Amino acid sequence: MSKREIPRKAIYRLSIYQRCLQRLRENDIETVSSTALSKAAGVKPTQLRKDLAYFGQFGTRGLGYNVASLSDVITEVLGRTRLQPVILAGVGNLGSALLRYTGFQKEGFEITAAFDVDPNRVRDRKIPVPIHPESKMISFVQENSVKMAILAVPGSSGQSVANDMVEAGIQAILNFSPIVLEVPGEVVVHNVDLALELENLSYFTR
Amino acid sequence: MSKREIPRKAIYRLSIYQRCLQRLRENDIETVSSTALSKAAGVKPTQLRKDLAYFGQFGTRGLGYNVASLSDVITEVLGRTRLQPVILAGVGNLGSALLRYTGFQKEGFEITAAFDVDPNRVRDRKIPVPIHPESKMISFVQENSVKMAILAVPGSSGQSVANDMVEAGIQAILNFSPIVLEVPGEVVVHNVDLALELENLSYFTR
DNA sequence: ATATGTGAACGGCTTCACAGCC
DNA sequence: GGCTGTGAAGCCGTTCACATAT
Repeated sequence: MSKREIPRKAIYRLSIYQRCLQRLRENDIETVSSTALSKAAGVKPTQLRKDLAYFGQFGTRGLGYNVASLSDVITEVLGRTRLQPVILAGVGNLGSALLRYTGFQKEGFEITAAFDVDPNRVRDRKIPVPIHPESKMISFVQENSVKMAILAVPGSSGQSVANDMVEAGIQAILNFSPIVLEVPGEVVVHNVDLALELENLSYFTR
Repeated sequence: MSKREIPRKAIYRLSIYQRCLQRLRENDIETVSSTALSKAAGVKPTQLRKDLAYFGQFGTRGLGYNVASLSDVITEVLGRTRLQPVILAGVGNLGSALLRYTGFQKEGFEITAAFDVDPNRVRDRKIPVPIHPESKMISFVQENSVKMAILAVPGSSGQSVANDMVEAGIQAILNFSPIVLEVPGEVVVHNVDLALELENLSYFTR
């Protein structure tokens, strides 16, 4: 069963399930049914079971799922068993906030280095990560075998920085720049476009 | 043709088209074909035409679309003709960055007020928006008929703040809290879960 | 009795093919 | 010839119904 034939949305939901399972684990709950877990995750029970079925059978009929072992399975599937290093390019407003954001560490990621055209630009709060000049990015990525990157530069330089990332060997980019990135097919890009999300939401207000 | 039968994804893409059109406008380009515009937006030409077809016929066969008038049509459809006021709850790392983020103004939104449990908390840079105590949120929303809100509080207080938003009359929430919000069906929630996005991306690195 | 696993039906979005118009 | 508009076909993900296991 190849990776490519599993729906992206299913993969995304695995992360949601994972988070719910962690909360159950903290509360020392050992077993959970697809109905209960799916409700916590905001999806339908059948969908949860279908999602898990892409990877195997992990439940016990009549009983449900073992919280700990299901969590381990998902961790394994998502490839987060060992911490993935991540770099960030563009230490402006948003980039700074992302560097200080504690949610990443909590989920097992560490932003190991940041890059900016002006590493010495005045920034207010202490940022817990070294900021290097952008020209050092390619060599850093190669020397440390970094596979994931966060792109938080202005739209005007987004494509060129992304090109550098690809050249250096980055395989997945979380893109906050408000542009459509062109990258080779083997590089995965997820776009988080804040202004677009707002604009889109406004459609749903009467 | 009711709003509900138009795919959400199509609405989302309208925002992308809009942004591309603005760039064309700035460059004084008067006409654009579906092929050219769709390429800039990262979609297929047929999809662009289908998306527009939900709302009417705006092109000229053999020629293409008038950039200015198509842009106006999309603006009208998205309901962004007049500036939509937006409030933000939770002025922490991420909330502060969002308040300073210039991308929103550029797309025609203004965050008119921010709310936090501790409005006097030490924050580094000058934030260009008044920060009120969270207890004032409901009355502010009602008095100013605010319809959109950004939720950037920690997960632990996310649901209760969302409840206040709903009670006050907020119709659309852009949710940055890492939780599944429960809201009435008529309230639209879009989730932006940064840690989840990273975790999800890691699946695509070999 | 209760809950999972899954083939089949369903629904919705995307793509195709081509008719219609400039 | 070039490009839009659109019914039809295709595809993919979700939901259903129920067989299966404890």
